[in-house]
Amino acid sequence: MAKPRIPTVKGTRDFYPENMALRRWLYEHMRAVAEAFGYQEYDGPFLEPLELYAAKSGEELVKEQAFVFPDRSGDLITLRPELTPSLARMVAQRQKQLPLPLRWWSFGPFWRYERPQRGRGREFFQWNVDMVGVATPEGDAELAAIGAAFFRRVGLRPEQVRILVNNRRLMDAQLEALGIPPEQRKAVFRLIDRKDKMRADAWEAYAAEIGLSPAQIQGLYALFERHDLWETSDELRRFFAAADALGVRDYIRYEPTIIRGLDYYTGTVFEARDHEGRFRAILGGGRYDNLVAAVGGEPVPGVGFAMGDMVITLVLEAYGLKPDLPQTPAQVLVTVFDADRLLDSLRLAQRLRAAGLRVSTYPQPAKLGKQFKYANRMGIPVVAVLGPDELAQGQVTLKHMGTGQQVQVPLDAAAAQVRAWLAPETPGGAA
RNA sequence: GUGGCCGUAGCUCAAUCGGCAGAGCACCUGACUGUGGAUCAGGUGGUUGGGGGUUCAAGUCCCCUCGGCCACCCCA
Repeated sequence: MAKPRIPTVKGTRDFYPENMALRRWLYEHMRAVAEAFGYQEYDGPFLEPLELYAAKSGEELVKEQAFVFPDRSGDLITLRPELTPSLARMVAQRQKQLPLPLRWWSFGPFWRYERPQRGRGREFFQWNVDMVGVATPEGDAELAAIGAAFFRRVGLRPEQVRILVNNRRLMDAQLEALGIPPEQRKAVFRLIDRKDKMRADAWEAYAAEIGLSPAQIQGLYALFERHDLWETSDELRRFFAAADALGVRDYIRYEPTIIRGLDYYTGTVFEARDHEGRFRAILGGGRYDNLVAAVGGEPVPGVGFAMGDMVITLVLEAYGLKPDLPQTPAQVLVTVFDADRLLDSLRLAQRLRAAGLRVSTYPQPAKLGKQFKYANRMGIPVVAVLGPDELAQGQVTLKHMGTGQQVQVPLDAAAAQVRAWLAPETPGGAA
């Protein structure tokens, strides 16, 4: 039985119907939230020239984390590892004609050549939401509010997930005050980013290694305790006031150690974490004010975030919020009594479909028990039986699998009966 | 790319010192010739991830490889 199988490519996933249902569920919530804020759906190519990323992204990304291959002419093609460069190009190409600010969102596959682990694969789906053409803290807050609105919509409460916020300009000023020169800041940002990922002694050794004095290290520690630091930043005060007005203040917290790894963030940065810190970042984003310029356009400010499908799924699972989705769209299974009555069953199924129901038939004659069992396994709520007795009277027997209730009705009353049974749970069943 | 842990039936796992590969669940059949879930009985199912080595004998020990998980790295 166990034939030699061709395995999936490392780090990729098969989407069986139940997985596909969840992916679609995520997509529908993302769409609903993005559209509630007036964002338009868009997408870029999955294949891009290597140069698109070489132009702006870090060396590491392109050289070690992207799937790159030559096409038949020898040009180097990349499976997109992120969407932002494509967005930047799309904006730059139509910079003069696009109405700013533009608000765009997307959900699609991305690839990174990484070592797969829990919550991280080589092929994953990512929700991207960006606002381009606005450089205000209120714009930043809108993006954070979209993330928060998604959490609220799927049932994640502020005690469970938080969006942690900081601001790079604020941190820059603080580092300045500690006497850390500009050329050292990038390394120090990196150091701060690793604060919670390293043991204290290793972290301090690393800090000393990049040239920080003991006094400066103590200064950083003091900084990390300053959860009120945002009050000294005009940008963040406006950010939090806007978050308050948008009704998501409870999801958002100032966190001085949030800095984000990416070099191109220029102002506010944020990421969402589960409260217990069991999982990696659920979403991450921030303000990038020079992005479009890097692919040849005039500088346009932007702010956005991305959320991968894998971590959010783990988080939903952990909090018991992963939905139980119907296994099958079918509302009715029409059984096949025997070979002579097969066509009668097909006719009934078609009649029910014409009445707007979603109907599948058992594909061949079989013992009724087996067919009922199939309906049970597939989660089909209503079973129709069309045997000699029913056919002789122009009727059909309907059974509701949930309650066990069973009635015999005229053929032309069947659809109404099914609808009456299903009405409370699927009001939109009709076409 | 570096280091560590782990791969046994469809799933979850067991198998003593290296000594006949097992259980539960699932699946199929029957008890039940027009009705699912429950119960009972029986049955199918394995190159122990793959390859090589040591040995009279390997799920077990050694090497390689593939995959999963964890920590680095990174997280666009």
